[in-house]
Amino acid sequence: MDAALNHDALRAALSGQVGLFSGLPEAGLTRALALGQRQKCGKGGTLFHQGEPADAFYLILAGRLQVGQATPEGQHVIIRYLGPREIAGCVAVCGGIPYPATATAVEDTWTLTWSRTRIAELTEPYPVIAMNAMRIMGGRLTEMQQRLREMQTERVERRIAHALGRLVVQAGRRTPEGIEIDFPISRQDLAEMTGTTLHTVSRTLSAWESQGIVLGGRQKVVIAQPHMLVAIAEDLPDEAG
Amino acid sequence: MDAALNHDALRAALSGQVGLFSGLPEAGLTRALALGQRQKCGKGGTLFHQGEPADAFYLILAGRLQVGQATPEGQHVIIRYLGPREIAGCVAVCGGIPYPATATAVEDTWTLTWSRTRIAELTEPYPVIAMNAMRIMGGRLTEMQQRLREMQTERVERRIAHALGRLVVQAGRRTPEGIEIDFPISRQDLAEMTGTTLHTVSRTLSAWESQGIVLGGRQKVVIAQPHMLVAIAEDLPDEAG
DNA sequence: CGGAGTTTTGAAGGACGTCAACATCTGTGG
DNA sequence: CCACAGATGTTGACGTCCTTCAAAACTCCG
Repeated sequence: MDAALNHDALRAALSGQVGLFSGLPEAGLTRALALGQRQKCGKGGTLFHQGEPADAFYLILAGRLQVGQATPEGQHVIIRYLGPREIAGCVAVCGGIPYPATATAVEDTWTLTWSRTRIAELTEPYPVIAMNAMRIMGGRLTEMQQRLREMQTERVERRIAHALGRLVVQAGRRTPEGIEIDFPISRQDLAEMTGTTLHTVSRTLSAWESQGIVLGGRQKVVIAQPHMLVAIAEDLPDEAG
Repeated sequence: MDAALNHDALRAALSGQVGLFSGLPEAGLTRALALGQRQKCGKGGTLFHQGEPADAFYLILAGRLQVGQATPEGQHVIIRYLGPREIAGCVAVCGGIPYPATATAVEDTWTLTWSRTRIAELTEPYPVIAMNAMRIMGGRLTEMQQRLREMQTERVERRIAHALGRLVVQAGRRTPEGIEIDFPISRQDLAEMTGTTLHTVSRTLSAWESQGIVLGGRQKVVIAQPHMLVAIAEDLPDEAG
């Protein structure tokens, strides 16, 4: 892992694959790398807490973050997961507001970190970065609107199918048995993503497993028949014979 | 109404009250007014449809817009309402994506409209506008996250209370009987905002009305005891004796 | 092997959706 | 002014999806 984090490899990896930096000239990339600070957050660690003043902005180099909110009553919901080449903290830093959520690492995570002042130094000469940040925020807002619609109109089973579908796109890894979600995720986590209980998630996954759609495991989900999951998510007529 | 829309009145109204233009120098405001086009959308009319390419950006001068999404199955959810001095279409125009939702006028609505090319002409010399747009989008994203959390963790009654609370802040008007939501809103609308049915909304409002918390009416809601509504929304111990 | 965390499964109950019927209001045209 | 249609709101009865409560099995790790 460390080998991948030397300067040249970093530069190659960032060039053209990071949405935040797309369209940025070489000089800008150099500047961004120079201003950013490499940082490690161990599994289970917290990058920032909900309500804290937002003073840093993170680009994930490797690992996985869970972004969640806690309610005053002590309940917890998961807003999204973030993986390599995605950014965290942009809403708060750009808007000048406290972090609206808490980011914790679900695996060892390496980030490139900029303080708020550094961000200003970057976006001033390279406004394309600000435009990219806006595009990213727009995409997330659109996604949140979709999820709100799902929460309001769909039953639990479809919501779980949709959540898994997003995880497949974002963190799917091909294995002989099917597509595996490439980080540890529990039934409780899925419940907090879909607004239900771990019991219902467990029952649903068990039912799917008996149909051969998924394979379960401890903090593990493998989708054996992705098309069936899509059929459930889109509420298509059952394809089973 | 038309009287309020002449150039000088417009200028006075926009100065310092429109989030999008805060911090903008006089010259920029002049430029913005010159580039924008005044437009009227009659009650029930549609400003833009979900899925259309985003080619315009709207600042509401007067009236009220409903922003909603339709599901493939024909269901409808309301994402938010927008009132005077708020902007519509920013996510799509800034992100270069199709409009993610549909905006319809719930009353006669007047807007100042900029095409996408005009927006570029404005933000280039006045990047503060882009910063403001980003702040606005950040605020909306934060709000959507809160609402998603509500949908996942709260019962229907609390969600309705929260929705009404937001409407009070956004469109509340003092009357002798209490605070009235200042545009026509039906039980069905409230149901589509909170992910429930008009029946449950009706039952809930009836119960509140019998406690004197609200006053109902056709497409009308008046909050007689706002503090009681807050108590319900925050799930505080009942204040009734 | 013990213990904590995770997952599974069963049973019971409730919140809320669905179905149904009726009441009320608004606008239109005769 | 009245009749009528259509939209909106109210209320009751019933069903069910899902939560809650409960207990046990499994897995990982020291």
